[in-house]
Amino acid sequence: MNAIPNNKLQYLKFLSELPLFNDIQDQEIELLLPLIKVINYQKREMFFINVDKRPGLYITFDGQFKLTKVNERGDEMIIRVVSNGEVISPMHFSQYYEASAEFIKDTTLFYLSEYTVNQLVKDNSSFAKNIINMLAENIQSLMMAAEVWRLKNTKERLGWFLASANTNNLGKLPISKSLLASYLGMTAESLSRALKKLGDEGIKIEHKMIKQETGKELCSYCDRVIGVNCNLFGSKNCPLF
Amino acid sequence: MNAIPNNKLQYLKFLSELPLFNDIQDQEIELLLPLIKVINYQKREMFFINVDKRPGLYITFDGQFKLTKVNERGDEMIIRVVSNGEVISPMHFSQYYEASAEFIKDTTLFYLSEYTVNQLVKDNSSFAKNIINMLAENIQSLMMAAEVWRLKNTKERLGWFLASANTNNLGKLPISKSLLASYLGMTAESLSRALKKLGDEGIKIEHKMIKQETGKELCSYCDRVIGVNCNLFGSKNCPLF
DNA sequence: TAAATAAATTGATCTATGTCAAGAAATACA
DNA sequence: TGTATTTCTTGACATAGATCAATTTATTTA
Repeated sequence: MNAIPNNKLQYLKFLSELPLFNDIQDQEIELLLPLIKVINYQKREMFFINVDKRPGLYITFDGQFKLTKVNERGDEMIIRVVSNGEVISPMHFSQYYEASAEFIKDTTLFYLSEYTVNQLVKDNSSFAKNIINMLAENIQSLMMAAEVWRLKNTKERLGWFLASANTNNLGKLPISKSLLASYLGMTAESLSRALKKLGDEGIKIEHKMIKQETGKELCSYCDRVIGVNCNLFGSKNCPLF
Repeated sequence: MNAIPNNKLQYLKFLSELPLFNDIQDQEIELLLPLIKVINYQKREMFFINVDKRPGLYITFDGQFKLTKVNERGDEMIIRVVSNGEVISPMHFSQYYEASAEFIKDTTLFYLSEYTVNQLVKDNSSFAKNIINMLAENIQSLMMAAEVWRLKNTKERLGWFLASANTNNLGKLPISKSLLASYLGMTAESLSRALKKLGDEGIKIEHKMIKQETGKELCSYCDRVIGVNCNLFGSKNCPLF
């Protein structure tokens, strides 16, 4: 848990390619480096986010973790799975909101204090814009998640996720099935059954890779928000148009 | 649908008291007035938010509407109920996200174009900060909503909402029961049954007012996020501490 | 590479909440 | 002020998905 040491160049390159530092000069990022703390976590480790804990902004340099809420009964809800290059900013949560982060892989986080972030927002309108975009994306994905949970049944939820992972993650399932089940708000058993139904439609998962018989079966589970990165998007072969 | 006319003073006062214009001089707001469009909608009217529609920012001067998503089967999900003084900014949604607004009361909205908002963010760091706060609050309430939908049963969901309305809206139910049911992701029948169970615990709704037998029954459905405005919050009588 | 551990599947059963239908209460309207 | 319309409540029943238990398959670890 110490300030950035000598891997300077590597870190600089990583940061400069993040959407969070869009339109921000390398020199400026370099000035920031001494203010960034590097924190390492091991798989299965967890920490609580609450009033007392550092309420700043975390950038995932490497690894993966899940942000969760647990109720009195012990039921767990996954709010978000955060991977390489993604940002989470507890400083923008309510002061009294409690959540926990559990690490799925060994993970390295960069930490920026609330004060640092606020100064940047104040002094640099590009950074302010980037923060706004980051929050807007959060809102978008929370709205999508709400929709998926509320309006889709288990098969549709899984199909939707696979359609999204297929275009945005090159057909590779980014998380395990049981974590996915939990993320989609169903049990592992239900996911298994949903997957069998999708199998009948020509959609399969083999060795963590998503396979389609003709390559278009997942289109019926796609929507315009998750589909923007699909190479069919907007073309005459895209059923969404 | 025309630029702000002569009710200048009234509008100015309204705007200057909004969190969105925190730390912004009245003079500056005044310069903004000509850029604001006033739009009136009638109860039951609706409009779709999508790529083609004005993707700016709306301020609710007066009235109430619900932001909803509908799936192919016609099931409706209420994303948010927006009331007096509240802001919604479709410009921060994904370009392809489709939602609809349906007006619950006759409503007057102020509209700021995306360009105007972006200029303000660029030129005025206080405004940028206010936009960030607004988005952060959105994220917070979406996370809370997800939690309520996913981890609470019908009785707990209703109890949670009543606890919140009780402290934040002075015990007055801000919406009808059937709209509330829909907002809480349950049917009107389920809400009715949940309310009966709460009745056994001393929690009732009479003439749209929330009543508790001893005045503390709802505490067991409260949490620290919705409870911040409660006058017991943090005191020795507050069960959350 | 085998043993140990964890993850995924399958079947049987349970349950919370949805659906449908009828009636009561509240609200709007004339 | 009474009638019409909408909203709310109640009961009977249906169902998606949860839970529980037993294997099977995959992944670690020694």
